[in-house]
Amino acid sequence: MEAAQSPFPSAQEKRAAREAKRAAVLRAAVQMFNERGFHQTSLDDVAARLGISKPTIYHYLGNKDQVLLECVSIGLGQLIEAAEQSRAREGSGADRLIAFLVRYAEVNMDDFGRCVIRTGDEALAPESRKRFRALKRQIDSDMRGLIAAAVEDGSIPPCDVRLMAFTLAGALNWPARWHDHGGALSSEAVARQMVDILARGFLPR
Amino acid sequence: MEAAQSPFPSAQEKRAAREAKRAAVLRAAVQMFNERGFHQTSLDDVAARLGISKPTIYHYLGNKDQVLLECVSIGLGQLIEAAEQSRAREGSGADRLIAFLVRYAEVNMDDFGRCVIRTGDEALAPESRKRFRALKRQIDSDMRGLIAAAVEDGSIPPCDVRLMAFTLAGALNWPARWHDHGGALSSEAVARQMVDILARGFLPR
DNA sequence: CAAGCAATCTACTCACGCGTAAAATTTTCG
DNA sequence: CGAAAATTTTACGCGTGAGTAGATTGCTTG
Repeated sequence: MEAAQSPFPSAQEKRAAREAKRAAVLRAAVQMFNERGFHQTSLDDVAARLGISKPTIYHYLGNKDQVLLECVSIGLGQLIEAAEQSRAREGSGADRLIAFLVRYAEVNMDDFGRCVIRTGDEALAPESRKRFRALKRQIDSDMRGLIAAAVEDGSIPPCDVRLMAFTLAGALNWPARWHDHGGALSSEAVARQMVDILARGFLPR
Repeated sequence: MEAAQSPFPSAQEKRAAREAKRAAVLRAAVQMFNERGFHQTSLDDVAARLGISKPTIYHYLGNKDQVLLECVSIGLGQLIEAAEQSRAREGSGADRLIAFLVRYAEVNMDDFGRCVIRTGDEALAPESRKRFRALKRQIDSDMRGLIAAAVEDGSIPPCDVRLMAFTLAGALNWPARWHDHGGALSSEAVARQMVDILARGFLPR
């Protein structure tokens, strides 16, 4: 614990405190969604886990649909960020692609990333679903772009980009279902080894 | 329509008719589960689609949990059957593995197979969940067995069997989420092309 | 100090959907 | 035919969980 600040929080601190509470709600919610599933988790459950009451959640997030949308948006945001960082990297197209894939896999084993994979579109209300799908299209497009760029610069042989993207994404999505954070393999190790297996398939011989 | 049988059905025909009705309920249910999601599909919806009433469904299947369990059991049954047939096949271990993978992917794009992938364990009641998990463990074990056999007979190089199985399964599960039966690519084509991509990764160079 | 705003709670409403009771209809068969 | 078994329906009970109303407390600020 830090030394006591002034007991009179600034507007900045005020906003930060509010943001922290909002984040705490999302964290608790996403963990419970991942454990029990979205429909098996009531907002009363989430509130109880945090030692607060349900209306408090409604104070920070409009409704359950919003909670879920926020969770998957965070996860997808991390993936989109990973794509940006990979594109900015130096090296061949294949290098950038591989760096992205490793990070992609890691995110999918994290709380918010797992939620993205485990959440079916149907769980969201129509408007939220549109947003969810748009974000997913975005990372799909990013992945295809990275693959195409690697083909372009000759660091991997030509292939059906669309199907390659689906294959790679599918393989690296799946740990969201089985990987156990308490298990023997760290998510980093799993990510790296799976990408190794996949890279053997698309790198030139 | 066939010419009229005797209007007095035999006990055999009786049982078959009942079985056909039961199957029709499951077919309708699984399709709606895949379209809208399990929790967004009420048994009243399913009944309406069939032009019957909800208690009729309860007459053929005990409850909603049973309906879902039956659906995923059918899908998993098809996968287990595929494993058996592949093992009985001639050729190298790699040949048998590839044949299995193609069939595995195809099943996962079919009604019941898709349901297996899209259904999270949490959706099922505790007892059904156990059964579901046991069946999934079974095909996982089958897949690992086929990989190990291929390594054994030297038709593919050594690898981490567990992680290879997860990688292959993940990639070939994913079409359950995106493949559209109305789309340009048939499920057979998708299966074959994805397995080609993956096989480049594990076959010897 | 009083008005106002933020945060939180208790206590409710309300719809939905699972599952069932019990009756009606049809089929089977002695 | 008439009794019993199978099939299917109408009509309901009932729990659960999303979302809300309104009160309470405490802090901020004119």
